Amino acid sequence: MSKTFTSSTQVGSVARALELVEIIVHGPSDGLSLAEIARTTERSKSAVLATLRTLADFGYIRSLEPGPKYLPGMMLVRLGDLTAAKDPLSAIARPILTELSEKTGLTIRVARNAGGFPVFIERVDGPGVVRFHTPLGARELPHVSSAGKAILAELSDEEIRAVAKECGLVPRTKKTITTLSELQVEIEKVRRDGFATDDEEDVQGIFCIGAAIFDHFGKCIGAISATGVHRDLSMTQVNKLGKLVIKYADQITKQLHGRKHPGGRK
Amino acid sequence: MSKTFTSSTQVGSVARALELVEIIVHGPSDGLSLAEIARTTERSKSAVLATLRTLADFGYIRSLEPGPKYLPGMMLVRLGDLTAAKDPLSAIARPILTELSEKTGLTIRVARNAGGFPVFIERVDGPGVVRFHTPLGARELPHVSSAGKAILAELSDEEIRAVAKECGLVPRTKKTITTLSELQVEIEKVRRDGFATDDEEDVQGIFCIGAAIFDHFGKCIGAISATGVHRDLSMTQVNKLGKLVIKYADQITKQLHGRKHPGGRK
DNA sequence: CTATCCATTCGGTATTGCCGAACATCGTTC
DNA sequence: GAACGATGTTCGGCAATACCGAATGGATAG
Repeated sequence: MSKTFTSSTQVGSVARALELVEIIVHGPSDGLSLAEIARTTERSKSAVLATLRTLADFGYIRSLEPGPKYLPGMMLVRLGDLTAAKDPLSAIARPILTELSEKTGLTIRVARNAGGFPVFIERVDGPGVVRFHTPLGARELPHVSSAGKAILAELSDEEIRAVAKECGLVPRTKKTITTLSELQVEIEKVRRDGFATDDEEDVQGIFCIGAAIFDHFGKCIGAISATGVHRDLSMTQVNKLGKLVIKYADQITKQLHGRKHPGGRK
Repeated sequence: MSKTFTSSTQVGSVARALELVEIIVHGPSDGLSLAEIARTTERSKSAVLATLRTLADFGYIRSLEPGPKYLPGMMLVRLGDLTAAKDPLSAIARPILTELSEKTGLTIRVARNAGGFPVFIERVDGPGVVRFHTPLGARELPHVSSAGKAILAELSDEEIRAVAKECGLVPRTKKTITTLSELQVEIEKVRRDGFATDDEEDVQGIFCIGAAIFDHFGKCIGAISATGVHRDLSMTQVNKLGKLVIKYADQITKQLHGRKHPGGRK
């Protein structure tokens, strides 16, 4: 949270304003008051007020009278939607995700490969009462997500080591892979099967199955993943589901005019 | 677009930064260069650069080397997703929209009532190859959208006049309602049927059917709408579809502990 | 009624965001 | 190959302006 400033020139007041946005977005659902925000940021109320007004004018936040309490604004939804729509991967993937979601009843997402880390940019929910958060736009951990493993499996062993070092292989559940050797064994399995799994390694009771997407150079640019609750899944289904996820991932690759492993792997 | 400054105190540098975000989000999909941005904003390159760096540090934009070209960043997707997820209407509506989408094969959205104008906050796409933009987070025109009409039908005649004056009843297609008397006739029809239609009044070839959502005071807080291509629809289906949309809207109302028209309309 | 919280307004000050010039680099053109 | 125009980048200096703190008015609680 505390700003570790980079050396290059920045605009302080803008940075402070964006911090306010983050605080409000992560704040309680009934909003934050000016005094609360000023306290947590350790700045004067007048300065915070002026910034909040500017953010509100642009729709980044909205002020709820009386109080007023400040809440995230609709402009954030709009910008996020436009950003996702502008991404060709997202645009191409959406109808395919929808189809896979209908076929499996699971929540399907597509992630971009961001330096070995998956960043999910689009989601299609499956039917059913059970809902869980499958956030978009965040850089997720590569070693606990099926999309992350699917991406890792397309990197060189050296690159995998670098990513593992960067994310630290932090544990999330008892089943999380926390050592490099374990991860390497797992990646080998992913390379054999063509799809990756996350068996309660990120969240207890949740499983995922993912497969990679490629561009026309054969480079892995992302992955899709199917998410569901663990008890709905039998082991015999895993392979079938894996094959299905691969098929739909390949469909996206094809529409991107991409190709898998030109000239064979390695 | 041009800055019509409000009287109250603002933070200029923040406002300028947010203008940059908007320019980049609306810019071409291969990004904008520093020089281009500096020119369109009529500011010095050095000032723009410092602001861009700050925005990039927060992930609002990303710089694509070489060039560098500036593109919308993933943080916008994340903030939009978090904002939508925080809205209880969106959270409750999502599984219901998914079900309705599967049942009808159409794209379903839910809008909040923002002063008589619909602001869509969530979308679930139907299957099928045909895709069209159904943007989120923007305040849409009330007189050309089914969700807008569904909301208008729950306002008093005086309020309808005020909203009509505010939006100007601007035409979008040849079928757009552009006079207040026509609108009032249409609204009466909506009140009789319980659902609203948009028959190519916003976009040629596109139809929508919408129905209102209520809170526990009986106040209309929003609406859902189903969108599809016009040729897939026969007139006999309209009533059936209308009834279905009402049913699912009522389901959302129920889960919000809301109620329709306490003590009868008016 | 007093006390305490709140949001908001208003000057004054110095912080800092802005400009413009200068430099480095690339690609074109002659 | 040299000269040009475009770019992105750095840096010093000035003045705009973003910040603070005190003061006001209102609301709520004790």
